[in-house]
Amino acid sequence: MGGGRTRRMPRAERERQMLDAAVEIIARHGYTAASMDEIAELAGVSKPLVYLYLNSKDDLFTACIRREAAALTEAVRAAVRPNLPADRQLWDGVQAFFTYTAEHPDGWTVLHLQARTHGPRFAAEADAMRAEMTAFVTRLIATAALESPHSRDLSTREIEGLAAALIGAVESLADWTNTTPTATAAQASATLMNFAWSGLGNLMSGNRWAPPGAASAARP
Amino acid sequence: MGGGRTRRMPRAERERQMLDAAVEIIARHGYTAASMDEIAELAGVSKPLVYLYLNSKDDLFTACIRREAAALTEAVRAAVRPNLPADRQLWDGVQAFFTYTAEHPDGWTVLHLQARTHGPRFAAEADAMRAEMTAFVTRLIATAALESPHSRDLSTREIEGLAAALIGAVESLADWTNTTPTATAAQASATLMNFAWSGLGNLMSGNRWAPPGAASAARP
Amino acid sequence: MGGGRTRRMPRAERERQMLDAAVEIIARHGYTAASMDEIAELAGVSKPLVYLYLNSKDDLFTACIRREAAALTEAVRAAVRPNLPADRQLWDGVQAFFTYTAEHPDGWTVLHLQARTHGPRFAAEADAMRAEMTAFVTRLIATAALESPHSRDLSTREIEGLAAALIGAVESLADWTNTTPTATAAQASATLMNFAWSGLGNLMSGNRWAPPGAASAARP
Amino acid sequence: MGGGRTRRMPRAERERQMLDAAVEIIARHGYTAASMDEIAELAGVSKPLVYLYLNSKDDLFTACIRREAAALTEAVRAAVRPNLPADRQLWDGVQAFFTYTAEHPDGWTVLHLQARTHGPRFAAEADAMRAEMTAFVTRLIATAALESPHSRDLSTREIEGLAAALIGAVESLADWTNTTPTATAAQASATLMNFAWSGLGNLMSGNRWAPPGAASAARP
DNA sequence: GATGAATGAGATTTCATTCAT
DNA sequence: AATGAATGAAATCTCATTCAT
Repeated sequence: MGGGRTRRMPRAERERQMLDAAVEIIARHGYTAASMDEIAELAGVSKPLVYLYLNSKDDLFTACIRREAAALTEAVRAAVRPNLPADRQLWDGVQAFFTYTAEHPDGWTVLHLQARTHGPRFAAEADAMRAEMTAFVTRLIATAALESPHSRDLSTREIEGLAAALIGAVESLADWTNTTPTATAAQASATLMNFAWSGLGNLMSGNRWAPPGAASAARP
Repeated sequence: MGGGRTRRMPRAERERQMLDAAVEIIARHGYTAASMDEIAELAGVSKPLVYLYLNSKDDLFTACIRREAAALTEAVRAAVRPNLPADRQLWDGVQAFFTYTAEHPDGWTVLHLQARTHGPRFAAEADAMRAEMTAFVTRLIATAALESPHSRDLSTREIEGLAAALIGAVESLADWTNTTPTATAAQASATLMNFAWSGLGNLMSGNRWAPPGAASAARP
Repeated sequence: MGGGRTRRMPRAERERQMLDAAVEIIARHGYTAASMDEIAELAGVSKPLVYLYLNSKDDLFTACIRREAAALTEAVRAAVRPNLPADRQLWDGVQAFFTYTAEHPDGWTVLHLQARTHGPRFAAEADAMRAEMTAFVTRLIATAALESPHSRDLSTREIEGLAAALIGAVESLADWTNTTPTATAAQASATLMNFAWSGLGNLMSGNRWAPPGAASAARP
Repeated sequence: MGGGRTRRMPRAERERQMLDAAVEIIARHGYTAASMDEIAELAGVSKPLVYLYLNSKDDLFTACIRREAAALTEAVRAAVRPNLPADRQLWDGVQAFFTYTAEHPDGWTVLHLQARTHGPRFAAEADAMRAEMTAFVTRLIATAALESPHSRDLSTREIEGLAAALIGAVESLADWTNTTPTATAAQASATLMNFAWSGLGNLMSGNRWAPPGAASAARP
């Protein structure tokens, strides 16, 4: 049982396998309910080896959160080009976000739910990523506000709130995409842009936000 | 230890105390990390009494979720008057929501985080409430869409997505309000309405959503 | 739940109900697994009343054993007439025994199994009854031996052993009767007499013990 | 407390020690009253190790029953030679039986009392062994009956009853031997054979069953 | 005579973690 | 580099038993 003697393997690869297993198990059962036994078994190694490499259950969880946060952040960063207009940056960013979370649902669960639910030490790790995302969005809004003569009056506090709302909308749509079988990352992106950029009031008046690839401009 | 002999008490009141204690402890440490010992001690009773009344840790948690969900739902329902226009209903609803969650941060944590993180049985309980909220918002959007000749083309699927985004924005702002010391429920409500109803794009152009009490109309 | 206020009742009758309930529950689940809650509920009274009447779980069990032992002993004693020949006394006794145990299977279980399995204090209670039975059988064998010129050489020790064997055969047949759907007390009695009085060797030679009601020859 | 650090040991041996301890404790205090703490301590290991190897208290008990049943059955089987006459087979079998139970009184208690008293799951395990013994005895009686022209008329049902009686006599004598300080397995065997093969009636007439080693035949 | 409210003590079981090899 | 053997500590849950009314 368990597959006999395990093949020798460079440390980095072994560690990756362990983190993969941990992310999967933690996403499925929750951090506290996940047992080191299960994780070691899924990783195909013995428990002492997990301790040798990752030190403790807490450290293992922290490593998972950091790895997943870095990967998601990187995916978004790679997709955004800072020279383009704010709405285009947002569009590119959320599309990358939805694509990544759809392809890595366990990682997303770990970041979005597990990391925030098991004490401040882990929540802080997840908040670091959330703060980065919020900073990105805040910068976007602030930049756009600067260029828009009518709206200098957006206070910092207000921008912060708007950013929080936007991030929340994105997160919720990521969950929605992962839960709704037929929903795609592209649809989620379009919905998000219409919601965030145009607002429900405008949608009611027939004014949609125009996706970047659209032929004619929706905004002069 | 623990304050001597406990006073006799009718069952209903004792049960309430236990749920209060459970919500507080679970919000603080997370469901799995919360121990029945702690909960009983905070409730001022012995562990066996908790089991006698609530049956098991799982049932206790379920009872917490149900009670908190019912209370929050009720607070929102009581604040909304179905005859008023959609944006007014939304305004009233979110204000009640933010007020309630600000006054019951532990309950909100239990509903928003803990209930969704510890297995499908509890997630289902929380989803029931979320579905109710989503249904309310969906109805609002659909109604507004019907009255708005330009926007019949909103598909059901799209409305669903918009509702998810809106709920996510609300949840995120509730967290933000609870985390940001100086933020108030009223501010959060205003931000939400501007974000959701006007959209960022409009804000940039100086078009804000007008709060209901405002003297002159912001929308002709 | 439980039927509301219970009717007042003379103490003796209440106590009987409690013992009835205890015997049934203990036979079903075993002494240690039987809970005072269950017993009180089946008796239709509250737990404190059980304690008021029977004092403790141990005392309750002891009372059960004594009552059941007395009843079984009495049933056998009433059936045996000391003037008749030994085999006739045995026949009458075992028939009463099998009849009683078939009609009170729970009581038999309590005596035969439960009382002997939960520590010396209870085993002693059950042994008292077993000793009485053994004494009866021993007396029977000794008497018969005295009248039988060829067999004075049966030592006391040997008679003791024979009595133990006979009692064991009776007990086993009682179980067999209770377990085998179509078996009757009469059949068990006949089998026992053939086995014990004639012996297997004689049965092989066609010599059966003749039941008392049989006219003349054992089997034409 | 408990004798310091325990020596490392191959799994099989440790498991045997645990079963030894469990049988002893269970025989002494009864299954339900036996605590895993006690068993682990007597086995000289920590409680978790008991769970690691035997899985649960129920499984541990089952393992005890199976091991003891197998050992007793094996002891009897090894002593019986199927070519010899029926009474000789019986003599050899019961002597092995009494010898074994006298040397393993705890195992006998577990099989005879504990296994039958704590619910059907365990009773079934013990019944399996009892059924094997009964089958052996039944076969013996049936064989003897076939060879004995006078006694073909023994019905299957009757043989079953006789087997039950015989088994009960054996069990009771095993108890008697273990309880009576000066009683030996050989005496018990002789008593059993006289009782079962000759019957009390014959004993009264001076006809004894002749033990196999006896010089001349007791049966013409 | 009878009970609802309450608890001290102890049961089984699980888990993160370490040693010796 | 890797693991089988082992444990301290703590979790959930149950039970016999008693007050106060």
